[in-house]
Amino acid sequence: MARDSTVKKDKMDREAWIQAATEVLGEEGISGVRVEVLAKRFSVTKGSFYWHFKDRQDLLSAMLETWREGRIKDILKQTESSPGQEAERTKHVIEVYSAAKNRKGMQIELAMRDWARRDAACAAVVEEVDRIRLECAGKLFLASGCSEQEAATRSLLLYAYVFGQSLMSGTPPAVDLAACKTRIKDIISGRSLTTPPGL
Amino acid sequence: MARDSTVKKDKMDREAWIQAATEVLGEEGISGVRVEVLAKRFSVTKGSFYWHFKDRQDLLSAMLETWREGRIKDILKQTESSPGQEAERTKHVIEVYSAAKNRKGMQIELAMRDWARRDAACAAVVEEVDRIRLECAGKLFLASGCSEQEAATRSLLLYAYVFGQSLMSGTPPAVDLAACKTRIKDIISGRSLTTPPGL
DNA sequence: TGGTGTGCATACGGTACCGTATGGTGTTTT
DNA sequence: AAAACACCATACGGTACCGTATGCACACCA
Repeated sequence: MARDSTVKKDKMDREAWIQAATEVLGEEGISGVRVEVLAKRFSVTKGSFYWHFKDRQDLLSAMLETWREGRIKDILKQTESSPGQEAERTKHVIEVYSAAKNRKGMQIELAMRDWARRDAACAAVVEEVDRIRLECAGKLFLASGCSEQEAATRSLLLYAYVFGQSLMSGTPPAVDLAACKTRIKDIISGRSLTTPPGL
Repeated sequence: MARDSTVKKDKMDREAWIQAATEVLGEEGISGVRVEVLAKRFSVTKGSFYWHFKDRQDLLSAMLETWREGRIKDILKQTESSPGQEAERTKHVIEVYSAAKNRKGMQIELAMRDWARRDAACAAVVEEVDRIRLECAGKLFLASGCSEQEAATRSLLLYAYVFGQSLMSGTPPAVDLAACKTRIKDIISGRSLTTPPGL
């Protein structure tokens, strides 16, 4: 059995190093992605690492590129829809993203954004991914009947809320967290809260 | 002139170390808060540090406690309101927080949350702060005429959006960012988007 | 069956930290 | 003025990394 969720068969090839390092990124942050630590975790030595990579930065760049491609491929897949099905797709997308079912993926997402705050190359990748996500989600909202402005607003609100929510997980529910979340999904879909007279 | 925004007069006392270290936390993340690095930055040696602190963990604990007190004091101040002024206060709070005017404070906030993902003590502090913030904001919404459920929903949405938005800053505006933000503030206040027929 | 290349282990020097021990200097106390 | 103390510098041993150099085993190929 592999000592990690990463399949450690025989070869520790380039892709395996990248995938494994990305998992560590999610768990420990970018400062935890160290070659000797990774090597120990996979029961090999640095000799293997420096065979596949020029240096640590080479790994980091590869991780960035792999993540970028994966995220773009994912959003394109999630938001592609056949004509007439846009509203269903939109609801599905809201459901999937606000559920935050993929814990590991979200951990990586957050670690990437923290990394991006101090690394220009990472920031560029995150920005590109965000831009494409907002574009794709915006198109879907647009196809569901929103105006351009509303589509952009909902997309931004959706993603900001999803990321922000994951930053606050761990906080005990105020009244009824599940009910709040359902309500917020409705809001992003367009159903409003009741506006009190004063507001 | 001081070599930092921190006033480096004569004494590098405990409070000065904590404040300075917290700034570094915002800039570099918790892994950047290292005693020799801090010492060099403030033009003293480790001798000073280890006179004021038992070890690095002692500093980290103190930073946590200082941040916790400051955040709680701040939210209490922001959300206290005289009777009849709740609606005004609420709008003001939404305005202040969604504006994210305090860049340095937000950087520290994000660094804290990243730290909390790997440190139980930090996670506990962040959870407590979040809980109090949600309570305070909830009370304000409640006093402005919301139901209990709506107050909780709006508070959660407000904070999640604010943190999420700050995670996405750097992304170029889709259509008109400022317009989107204004719209989102309206949504949190209760004014709805138009619901397209299909959604 | 010697040769060639792949994939990793071992060994080394170097840097950046942590924490301790100890010394020195200025200020306050008696 | 001498003792006591606050505050910091210097010096040291130890660990955890990075990156390089080199050796070694195994596969494949002629």
